[in-house]
Amino acid sequence: MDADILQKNADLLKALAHPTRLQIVMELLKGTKCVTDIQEILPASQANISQHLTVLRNARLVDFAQDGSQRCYYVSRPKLASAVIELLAEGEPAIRKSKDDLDREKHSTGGSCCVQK
Amino acid sequence: MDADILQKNADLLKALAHPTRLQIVMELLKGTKCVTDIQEILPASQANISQHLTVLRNARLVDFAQDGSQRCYYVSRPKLASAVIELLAEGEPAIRKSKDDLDREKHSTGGSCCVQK
DNA sequence: TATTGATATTAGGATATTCGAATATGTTAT
DNA sequence: ATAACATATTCGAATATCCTAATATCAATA
Repeated sequence: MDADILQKNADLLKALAHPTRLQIVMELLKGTKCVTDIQEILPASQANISQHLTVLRNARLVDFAQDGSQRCYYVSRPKLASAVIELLAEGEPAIRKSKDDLDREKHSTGGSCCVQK
Repeated sequence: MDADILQKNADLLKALAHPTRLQIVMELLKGTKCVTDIQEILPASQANISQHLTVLRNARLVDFAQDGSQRCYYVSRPKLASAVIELLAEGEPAIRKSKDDLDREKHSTGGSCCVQK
C-alpha cells in the first residue's frame, strides 16, 4: 500500500470509527432509510445525524438518492461495510504469546523473536 | 450490538484508523518485530512509534513478549486484523443507485425507497 | 557501577473531532 | 405566497488526537 492509499484506507476506517456512524451503517445495511427514519431509531439530533451522514458520504461509504424532499441513504460499498461489521461482531479474542512461543514460530532454533541480525 | 459493544468496536476501528498504525499492523502481520525493527521500516520517530503501539495495545490489537531489553510485538487478533486489511486492499468501488433502483429493490410496487409508513 | 541500547512517558502546542444551538436551504402542500 | 416538513450548514466551545522534544525507565553490558 503506497502512502496515498494508506491514508485513504485510514480515512475510511476513521469514518466507521464512531458508535453513531457504525450504527447508522448497520441500519442502512438492513435497508435504505431517510434521515427521519434514522432519527426514529437512534438517540441523536437531526443535525448530528446529518453531520455523521456527511462524514460517511465523504468517505464514500454511503450515498443517497433524492426522493422529493427526502434523501434515501444507502450503503454504497455494502460488501466492505458488512464484512467489517461481521468481523467486529465475531469478536475474535486476543491471544497472548510468550517469547518461547514466538521463537518456536520462527523455528530458527535458538533465534530471537525479532528480525534476524 | 448494545451500546457498550458498539463503543468498543468503534474504538477498535479508531485504533486502526491511522496510516502509521495501519502500517505497523501490516508489518507485524508479516512477523513479530521489536520497536527498533519498526523504526527501520517506517519514517517515524521512536517515541511516536511507541505511542502508536500503546494505542494498538490498548485496543487489544497487538501485544508483546519481553525479550531482554527488547519487546517483541505481535498482532494479538490476527484473523480480525488481516481480514480488515484484506478488505481494504480489495478496494470495493462505490456504487450509485437512483431512486428507481431503490424502489425496485423494495419490489413493493410504487413504494417509496424509505421506511414504509 | 557507569555506560549504552531499547523503549516508554511526559509535557505542550497544533490541529481535528464532536456536539448542541441556531439558522439556512429546498420541497411539498395549502 | 406562505406554511410546514426534510435536511444541511455554520458557529463555537469542549474535548481528543497527533507530533516533537525532552526525559525517564529498564536491561545488558563493559
